[in-house]
Amino acid sequence: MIGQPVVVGGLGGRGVVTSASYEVRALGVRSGMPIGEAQRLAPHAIYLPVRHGVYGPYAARVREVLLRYTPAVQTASIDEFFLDFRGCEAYWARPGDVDADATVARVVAEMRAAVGVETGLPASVGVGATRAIAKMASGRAKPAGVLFVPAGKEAEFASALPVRKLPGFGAVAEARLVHGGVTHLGQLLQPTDDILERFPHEVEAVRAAVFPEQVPRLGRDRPAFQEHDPEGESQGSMSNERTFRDDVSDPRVVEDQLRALAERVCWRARKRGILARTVHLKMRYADFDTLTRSRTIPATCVDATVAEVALELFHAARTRPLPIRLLGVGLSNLVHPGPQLSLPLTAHEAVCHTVDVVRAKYGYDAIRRGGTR
DNA sequence: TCTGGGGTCCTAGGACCC
DNA sequence: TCTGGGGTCCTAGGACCC
Repeated sequence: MIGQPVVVGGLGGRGVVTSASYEVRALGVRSGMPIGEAQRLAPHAIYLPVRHGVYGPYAARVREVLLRYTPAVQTASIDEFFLDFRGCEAYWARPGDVDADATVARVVAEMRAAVGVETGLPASVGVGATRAIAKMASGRAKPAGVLFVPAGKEAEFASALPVRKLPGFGAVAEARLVHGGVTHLGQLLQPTDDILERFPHEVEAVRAAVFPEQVPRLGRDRPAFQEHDPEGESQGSMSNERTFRDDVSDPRVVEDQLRALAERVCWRARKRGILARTVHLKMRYADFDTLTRSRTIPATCVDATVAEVALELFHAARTRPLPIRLLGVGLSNLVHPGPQLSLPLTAHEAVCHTVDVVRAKYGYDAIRRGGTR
């Protein structure tokens, strides 16, 4: 597939682009774009479905390689890592290196080569004094390059970039800023009195992201980028949602779908050995109007209990006669149960346990609850 | 062209408590 | 009568990220 125009995304009629190769991006295809639009822009591209579960193991192997270079590896997402190299320069220094920067440059080259050899994946690297600088630098380095922002050059580097490039400035912030005449980060780094007055928070955000003075050590600070947590050790919430191929009006179908979603998310919770205190419902009408409701209850991971709450929330929230486009059921306020007293199981818990045993052996779809189609 | 699914974090108001 | 001050929890919505 290397060198080919490839689009990966949900192919079910209402899917969006998850990822697109550079050949297709050149035609204007972007991730998040409806597949239909991508097909209009790139009719001859190769369209592939998302293969859930295939990418995670690659990320784990990349991480193993990176850990050989520094113990401080922060997993930011399935395809992104932050490495804190402070304190490692002396360990990696070699006689040929003229200074610490030379050491870092040489080690980065070695690291990229190792990732390539051991996983077959290309990698882009950005080097800088803060995570935001490093991330923006790696963005500029794509595809498969390296960009080094030397100490003291952070503001100069960032100033030339459009505001949207700063991690944390999304579409809404961009629109506000551009509407106010601010198009590049430099305007926030050296603000006029007028800009400072109109965008004080944005000015502060850019300064905090770009200037290294108060960069705390990785791992101790609140991450500017959420740590991706493949094992779910410290996960704060979990949810399952589904957009229907055709909007649904039949209340029996809606209820079935809610039960199926509750069943799936509870199964995930039980696999992690956690209970949830708060149940969330998400619904989206045919016109895209989206609502969320939640209720806090005694901690549970029993499908029937969560489904019951979800159904109640749904019926209370559904005030419009429109068909439903999306439903979701989520759990939060997750707690690890204390030392298990061996109390007798309720009937619901016993059913959950039996279903889990079958699924552990034969997969999720091996067994289905009565009433969920 | 017609808008996925999985998350995190932040804000803001109201309830409730001392 | 004309109404504190602070803290925590709950709920809803929204921005943002990949």
